[in-house]
Amino acid sequence: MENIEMNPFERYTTIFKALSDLTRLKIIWLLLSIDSKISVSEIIDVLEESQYNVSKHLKILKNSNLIYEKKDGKWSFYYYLPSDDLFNEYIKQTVMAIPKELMTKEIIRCSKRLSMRVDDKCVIGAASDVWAEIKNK
Amino acid sequence: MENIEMNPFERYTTIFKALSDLTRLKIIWLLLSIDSKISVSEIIDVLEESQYNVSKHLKILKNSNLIYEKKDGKWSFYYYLPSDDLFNEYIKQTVMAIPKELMTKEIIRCSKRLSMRVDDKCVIGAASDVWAEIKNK
DNA sequence: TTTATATATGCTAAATTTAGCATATATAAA
DNA sequence: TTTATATATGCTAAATTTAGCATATATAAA
Repeated sequence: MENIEMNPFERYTTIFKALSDLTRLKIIWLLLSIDSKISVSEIIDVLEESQYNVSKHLKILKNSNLIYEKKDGKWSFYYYLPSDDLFNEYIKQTVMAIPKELMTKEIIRCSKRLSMRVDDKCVIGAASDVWAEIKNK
Repeated sequence: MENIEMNPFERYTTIFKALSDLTRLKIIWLLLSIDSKISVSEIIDVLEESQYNVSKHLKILKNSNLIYEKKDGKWSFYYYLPSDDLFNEYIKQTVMAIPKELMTKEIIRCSKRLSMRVDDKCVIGAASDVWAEIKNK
């Protein structure tokens, strides 16, 4: 359904378009930086974006084939997977060339948020107020 | 005027957005592939796009700071210039990873069109019908 | 000077994208 | 089974992008 691409160039413009939005670029940057899968709730808390926005942008990124999704019960985890495609690897390299300093706040929040996992599993949803207590400490 | 960027991330999203259009991606691919400046007329003939479209897309690419413009009389030449910025260089590498096969037609047309220069200067405009005679030979 | 030519740009309508809301869906917990 | 929770998605209005047209601008040629 999602692979009715008329023009072979579309694969490339679709990827560039996926990266042309601030929220999506931050999401991709995060996924490339951490070494694990991350849940929608965690992304919401790290980026301080609304649930609908995060879900929708994740879908666009997924449709560009840059990231993958894995469901686990009621949770959805998203992650980057190294590709044997040269273009995709260069895209990764390019995104990672964005200075880390621009993501300082998000990096801190992310490590805080991921440290709240129990047995390496996300257990706190975005609706929970446990995070609200802790995030600014 | 063009540098009132609020968010430092905008520089990156602007570049990705510039590359998210088929015509612009082809233009950039061309500029990266050839080693010389190329006139608007030549781009029009190589890509078979309308003059307004080419001019407008060139402006968007120029505003993303990926390419430069140099006027010479009534002609405008556009070109890529290697940058000491890592991100821009990775962008170049990424765009060049797009398979040459997708640009076969354009490559042939481009070399034909550039060979019509006299003393290395573009002398034939897009309105001229000299090119129309030759392009399909 | 007038005319031809190369390029840029203002305007418009159609298409696309976006954020935000409300609500649907799916699963786990009670 | 009912309820709570995590995530996805349909709908809408506002914003943005796009192609296409017409026209403006700038320069060279006549």
